[in-house]
Amino acid sequence: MTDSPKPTRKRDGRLREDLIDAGVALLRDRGADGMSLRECAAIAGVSHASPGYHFGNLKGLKTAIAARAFRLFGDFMLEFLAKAERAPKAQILAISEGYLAFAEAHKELFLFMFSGQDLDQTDPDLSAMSARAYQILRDTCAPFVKPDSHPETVEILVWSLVHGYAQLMLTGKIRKASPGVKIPAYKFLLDHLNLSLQDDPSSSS
Amino acid sequence: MTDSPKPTRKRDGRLREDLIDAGVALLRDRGADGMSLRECAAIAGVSHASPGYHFGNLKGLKTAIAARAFRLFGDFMLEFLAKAERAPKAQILAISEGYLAFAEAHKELFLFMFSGQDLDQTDPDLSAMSARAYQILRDTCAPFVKPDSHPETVEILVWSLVHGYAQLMLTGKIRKASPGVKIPAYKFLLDHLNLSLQDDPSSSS
DNA sequence: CTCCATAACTTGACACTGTCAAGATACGCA
DNA sequence: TGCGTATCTTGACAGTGTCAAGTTATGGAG
Repeated sequence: MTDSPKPTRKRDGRLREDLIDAGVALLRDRGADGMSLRECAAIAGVSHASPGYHFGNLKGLKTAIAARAFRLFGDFMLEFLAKAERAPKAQILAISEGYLAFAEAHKELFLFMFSGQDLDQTDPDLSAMSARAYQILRDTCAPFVKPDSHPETVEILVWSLVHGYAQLMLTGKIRKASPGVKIPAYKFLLDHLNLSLQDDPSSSS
Repeated sequence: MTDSPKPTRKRDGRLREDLIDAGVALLRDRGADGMSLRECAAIAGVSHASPGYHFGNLKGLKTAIAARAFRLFGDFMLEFLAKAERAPKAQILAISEGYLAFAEAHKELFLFMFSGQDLDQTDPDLSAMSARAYQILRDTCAPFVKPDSHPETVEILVWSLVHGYAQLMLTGKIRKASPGVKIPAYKFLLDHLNLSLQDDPSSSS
């Protein structure tokens, strides 16, 4: 009998995930400031101090939410990578599309991740998922890194463009001046980058 | 008819600015979540409900802080523009340097502005300062807009790169993989953009 | 000069929050 | 069976945003 009229201990390890679900739901429809430990507890149907037991404090809950967000974020990029052609430029486009698809499908999570929230950066879950996402970018950019330069060069170039594009799209800072104009596709912008393969002689800079 | 029928008190209109100062100070050394109306009141030496009178609510105070941040932000870009040469590419580099200088000198304000905070977008101060900053970008990008394309193309390209670069620099997401490596100068990245003047024949897409 | 309307600020209250301490409960295991 | 421990609850406290009502001083009308 898992359920009993006196609900104690019934959830085992499931409650932690339920609380994160509740936090994500609150984040979605009330914003990061509308998220509270007590309301997460209420949604999950437990007492007000239960989240504190599992996550330590509010920072812990936010960190857990961010960790889940980074996992999903990486999943999006890997999914688009798998469906794309193996050509290096196609792969760059693929992670970018995964990046933008995630930002559009999970706007609140995306903004939350990169909004300088007060998170516990020492949390193993968060740092693992964050490093995993960055590694996807690094691997995809590798073919474009020239032997005499640092990998960061290409990585910053690609990541900055797609991240800035996503951020400005979501916060609407771009459309303001002329609301009717369509945002040009990201691919169009990507074509303006001087990316060249490591052994491609067309690079002249 | 001295000024207007409004200012009438011992602190005159000065308290409002003092409260914004207090909010900025709290933002600087405790983060956006550590900012509270009551503590701003305490710093300014007034009662706990006084900020509510001037700003309506916490959202109002945050909006006022963001408006001041956008004004300072625009000032930085204009200052760098004035010191630079008039050549279009030099001007692009100038606003980028102003952008990055602001982000570095006022890290908390920069992150606060672009962190999807719950602000009152209908506030005339905020929207005016925000539009002013965007107009600086638009004007500087204008020489690179081809007659058959939308201005947004170039604007997104430049803004995304510099914004993404600044954001990733400040949140430290870039250095993680190799802490010892120096971040390449932004100018180096800018050189990888295929920017060409409207009448420049070297544009081949 | 008096008087007073009103802007600027204070006082007080309420519901809500995070966080901690201490208690209760049930499961795993001996 | 009985106990230890992880899990969850209860209760309390300080701090918060926000509203209503009270207070004060200032500029202007008479």
